[in-house]
Amino acid sequence: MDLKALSLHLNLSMTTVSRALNGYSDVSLKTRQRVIEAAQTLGYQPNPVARSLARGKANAIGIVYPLEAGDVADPRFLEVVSGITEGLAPAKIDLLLASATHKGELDTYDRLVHGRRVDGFIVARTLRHDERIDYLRQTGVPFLAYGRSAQCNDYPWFDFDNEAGSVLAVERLVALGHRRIAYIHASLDYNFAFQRHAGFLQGMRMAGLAPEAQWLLPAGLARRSGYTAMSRLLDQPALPSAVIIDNNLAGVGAVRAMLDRGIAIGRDLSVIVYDGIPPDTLLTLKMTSVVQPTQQESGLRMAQLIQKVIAGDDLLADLQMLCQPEILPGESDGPCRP
Amino acid sequence: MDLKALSLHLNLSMTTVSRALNGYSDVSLKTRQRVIEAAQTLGYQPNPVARSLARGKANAIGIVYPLEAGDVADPRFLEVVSGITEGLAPAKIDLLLASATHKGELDTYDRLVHGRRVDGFIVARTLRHDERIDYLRQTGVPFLAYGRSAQCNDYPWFDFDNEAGSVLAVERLVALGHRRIAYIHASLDYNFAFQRHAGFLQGMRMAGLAPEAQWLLPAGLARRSGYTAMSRLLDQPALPSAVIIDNNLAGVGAVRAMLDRGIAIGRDLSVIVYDGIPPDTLLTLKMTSVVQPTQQESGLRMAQLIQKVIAGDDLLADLQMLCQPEILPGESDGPCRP
DNA sequence: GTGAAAGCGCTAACAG
DNA sequence: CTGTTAGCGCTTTCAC
Repeated sequence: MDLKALSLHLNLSMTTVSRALNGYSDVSLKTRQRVIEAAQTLGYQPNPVARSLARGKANAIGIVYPLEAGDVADPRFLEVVSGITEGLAPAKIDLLLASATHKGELDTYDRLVHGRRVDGFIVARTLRHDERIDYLRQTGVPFLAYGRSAQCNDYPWFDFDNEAGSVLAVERLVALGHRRIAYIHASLDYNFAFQRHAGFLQGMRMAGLAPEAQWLLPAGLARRSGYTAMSRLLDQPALPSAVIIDNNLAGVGAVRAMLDRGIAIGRDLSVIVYDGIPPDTLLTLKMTSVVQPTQQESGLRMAQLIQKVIAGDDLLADLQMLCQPEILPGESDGPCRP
Repeated sequence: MDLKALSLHLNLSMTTVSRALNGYSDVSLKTRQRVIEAAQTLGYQPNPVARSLARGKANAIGIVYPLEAGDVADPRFLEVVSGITEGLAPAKIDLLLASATHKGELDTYDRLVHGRRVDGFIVARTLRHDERIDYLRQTGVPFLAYGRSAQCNDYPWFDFDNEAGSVLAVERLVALGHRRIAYIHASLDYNFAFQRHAGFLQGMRMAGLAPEAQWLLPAGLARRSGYTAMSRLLDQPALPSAVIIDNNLAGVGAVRAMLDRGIAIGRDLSVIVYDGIPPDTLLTLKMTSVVQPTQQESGLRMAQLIQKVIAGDDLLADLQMLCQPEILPGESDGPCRP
C-alpha cells in the first residue's frame, strides 16, 4: 500500500493525500478525515526512505559508542540509549548505533556524516578535552553532548550539575560535624569527574576546610579500583572521618574494602557515594547518595533536546540543560565521633 | 558531490560511473580506475538514502532490546552489539537499535518492518517459547536468532552448544571423583538455561549418577540470586562435593556466599561456572569455567550470518551456527575429598 | 482547496 | 563497453 494506491482509492491526487496526512492547513476538514480514515483501515505507512530522500533528512540520529575488544561495556549506557530511542520514537526518528575503536572514532563520525545517514549525533562519555566535540563543532554537524567538555559555551549539551552535587555532599558531612573528609574519584580526564572534584574542593573551601592531599585518591570506574583506593586510604596512619566517592562502581569496591576490615560504615567512617549502589550488587547497606535523574529519564530528555537542536530554531541557551542533583539520605553516614 | 557532478567531471554517464563504483563487470578497467580515483580525490560518497530507495533495501538491520524503566541493562548485550556493528560496517549496513517495553515489543517489530526501515532483524535474549520468533517467522521477515527457541529447525540462528558445555563440566567433575553434584541455574524460560540444565541431567545420566532434587536450585541472572541460592544450598544437612552454575552473574554471588561461610573453594567444594567471572568483580579467584567465543566475536559472526540470511541464497543448514564450548581449567575445582 | 509536474540521488533495464 | 531512459515513493513548488 503506497501513496499512489491510496490516492487512487480515494479519487484524490497524491499531493492532497500527502498534505492531509502531514497535517498541512490547506486541506478541507472533510477530505482530511476521509484520508486519515482510509489510511488507517488500509494500513498505509509512508515509506521512510522515500520521505527521507524527498526531504533531505535521514530521520535518524547517531550515537557512537567506543568499545574495544576486551573493554567492559557500561550497562548504564544501554539505559540511556533505551531512554533516547523511546523519546525519539514518536517523531519517527531512529537511533543508529555505531561502535568504533577509540582511534577510529572520528572516522566513524565522518562516515555517518558524509554518508548522510544521520541528521545529528549524541556524544556520550564526554571527556574534558574531547576531540569528537571539537570535530563536530568544526564541521557544523548538529549534535548534543551528554556531559560538557571544558569549553562548553557554544554547543548544546545535557548534563548534571556535578559541582553542586559535591558541594551538597560536603555540606551534609560538615553539618554532621565532619572536618576530615577524603575523596575518591575517577580519572579527571572525564569531565564529570573533574567537575565533581572541583565541587569537592569548593565545598571544602566554603566550609573553611583544607583538603588533605593524601586523602584525595584516584580510582577508576570499576569496583576493583575502588577497593584498592579505599584500602590505601585505610592503610594511612591518620584517617579521615568521612569519605565521598564520585562514582558508584568504585563505591561498591570501597564499601567492600571497609567491610573486609570490619569498619562500621556510618559510625567509624561516614560515606557518601554518587548514584548510590548499582542495582545488582551483593551489598545491602542503604547508602547516602548524590542522586540524579535516572539514565532512562536522561535519555528521554536528551531525545527532546536533540530534536530541537536539529530543528535549529532555538537559542543555544535553551539547548543546554543542567540537572540539579539531590542528596538521598541513607544509613552510611552519621555524626562525626571524635 | 553527487553522482551527477562526478560523472560530469569525468565526462561519463552516471550509469557508467555507478557501475564502475559498484564493481560491475562490464566496465573497462581503465575507466573503472579513473572513476575510482576521481571519486576518492573528490570525496564522493553515495547517498545511502537514494541508494536504498532505488534498490528497495534499507541497508540496515534492526535489533530490539526490551528494557523497561528500572530494568538493569545487560552489559554483555552491548558487547554483542559492538561486534555486530563492526561486522556490518564493511557492507555499509547500519544497526538500528530500538528498545521496547516487553509488551510493546511486537509492535516495535511491526513498525520497523512495515516502515521498511530494516532489511532484517537480530533477535536477542531468546526464550524457549518466543513469540517474537513466531511472529517473524509468520510474517516472513528475514531474521537471525541469537539463541535457539524450542522449535529451531526452520529458521536461522547463532548459538552455543549449551548441552555440550554442561556435559563437559559434569565429565570433568566426575573425572575428579565427584558424585554429589549440585546445579544452580537461571530461569528455564531462557532457552540457554533450559539447554544447559538438560545437558547437566544428561551428563549425570551418562556418568550413572542421579541428580538430587534438592541440589537443583533456581537462581536468576543476578549476583544476589546466586548468593541466595548458594546460601540455601549450604544450609542443607547433606552437602554436595561440587556445584555447577549456569551463568556468571549468579556465579559471583555464589562464590561470595561460599567465601562468607569460610568454605575453601576447590577443596571443600568444587565449582565450575559458565563464562568465568565477569570482568569488573572483586573476586580474584581463577574459576574453572565453561568458555565460549566472546560476545564481540559472536557479534561478528552474527553479522556475517544475517547478511547471508538477507541475501537469501544459502541453505538453511548454512544459516545455523553452533559453537562448541570448552573447559578453561582454573583453581576452583579439585579432587573429591571424602 | 486541489492537482500537475518536477525533483530528491541513485540503480537497472534496455539499447546501441 | 557505454549511454538513454525510466523509475524507487514521497514532498513541494506552482498553477488553477
